[in-house]
Amino acid sequence: MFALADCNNFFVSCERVFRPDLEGRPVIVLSRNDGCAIARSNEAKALGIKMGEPLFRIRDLVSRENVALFSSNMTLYADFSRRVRSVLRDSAPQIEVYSIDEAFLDLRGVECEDFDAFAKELSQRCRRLTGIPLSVGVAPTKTLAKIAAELCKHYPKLRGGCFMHREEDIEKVLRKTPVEDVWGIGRRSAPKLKLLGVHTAWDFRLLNEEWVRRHMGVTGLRTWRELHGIPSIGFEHQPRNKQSICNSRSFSTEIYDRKELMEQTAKFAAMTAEKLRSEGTLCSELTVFAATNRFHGDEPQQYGNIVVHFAEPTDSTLRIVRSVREAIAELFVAGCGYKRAGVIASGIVERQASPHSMFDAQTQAQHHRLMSAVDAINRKTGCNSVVVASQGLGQVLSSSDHRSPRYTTHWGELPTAVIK
DNA sequence: TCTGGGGTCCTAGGACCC
DNA sequence: TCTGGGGTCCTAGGACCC
Repeated sequence: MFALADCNNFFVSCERVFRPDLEGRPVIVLSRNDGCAIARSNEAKALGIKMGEPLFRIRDLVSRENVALFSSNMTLYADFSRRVRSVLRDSAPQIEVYSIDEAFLDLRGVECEDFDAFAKELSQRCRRLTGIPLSVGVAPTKTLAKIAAELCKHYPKLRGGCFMHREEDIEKVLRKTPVEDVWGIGRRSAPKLKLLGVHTAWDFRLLNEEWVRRHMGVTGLRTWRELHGIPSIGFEHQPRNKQSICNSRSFSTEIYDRKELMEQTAKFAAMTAEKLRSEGTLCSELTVFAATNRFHGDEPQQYGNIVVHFAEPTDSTLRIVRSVREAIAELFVAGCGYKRAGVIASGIVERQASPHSMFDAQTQAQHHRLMSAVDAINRKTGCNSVVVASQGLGQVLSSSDHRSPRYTTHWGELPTAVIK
């Protein structure tokens, strides 16, 4: 058996831990720049607020229904995520962290008389120890466990836990599950399936295996097999190294100034380098992109991207910032208002496994010592105490007017020193 | 006025090899 | 009339996830 542990309305639930007065009230958490709703309480969902709905389109509803707004506070959510994971680790020999608010538990070989009681107890323990409501689904495959966890959210009498394994139960549930709610069947496939009369997960399960493989590829086939109770999606016991690291933002206002765009992207470059170092990896390739506002069709549109290759894989902020600045200098078009930009590191290798250059070993070692010192200072005094001068001294150009305090972690500071 | 930010994997086709 | 058969690697685009 596999379990899926899924935090209910995770970001909203984190905010409510410190604001119990918001229990029962519609609450939404907004994306960066307070642009869209990215988490909704049950009350907000009941009002018809959709995932990804832009705030400006629901302003009236928000004030009429007294919806509580929060800017996203990722530092807080990451900390709660860590707390929930620690509860899960105490309950199962193996967990696979799937996202900030979900993890699979490998229950193969676990002796358990009553998985239903196990699921319910885990949910209640999580609530008690972290304050976060958790849904736990247990089933013979990951895809079925996802569906079982979803059931918990709709049926409070399940008390947060659901064990789904008998054939007749599975059939009953799949008959009621819309095909688009199945993990692995997305926006593109669902309408096509519906045209063929496939409306529920059960309809999908009844399709011919060869047809599924031909029309939906091996990924579609995996989902089909999983719905049949045949485990076909592997369990990742070790977190794998990332294959890419992306830092990108939409700015609160368009940037027309070249220097300003360079400073903003230099910040993304620095974040990327820091992430690489924290994971003990190097990148050999960097993609830098900048784009105008795609929602303003009447204004000149620009999208530029440049790929930089490093002869020697690197995690040095100095190297990465320099490359990003050169790329921006090349792709910047005067007169365009840039609304979004970012940096993607790829070609990622482990630092330990990476061969050292015969030619600039000394420079690499110097950069490494400098970066270690900077990281140590920033860890100690709050992030961004020491930055590279070309990042500028300001913050990323964004707005978040409804941010809750960092209840459980301390604030980052503005730079107090720069590296020229 | 105002529209998020990360990721992964698969597939088809082209370029190239012997 | 008729034009091999096998392979690899890379890339772009699509589809999916939270």
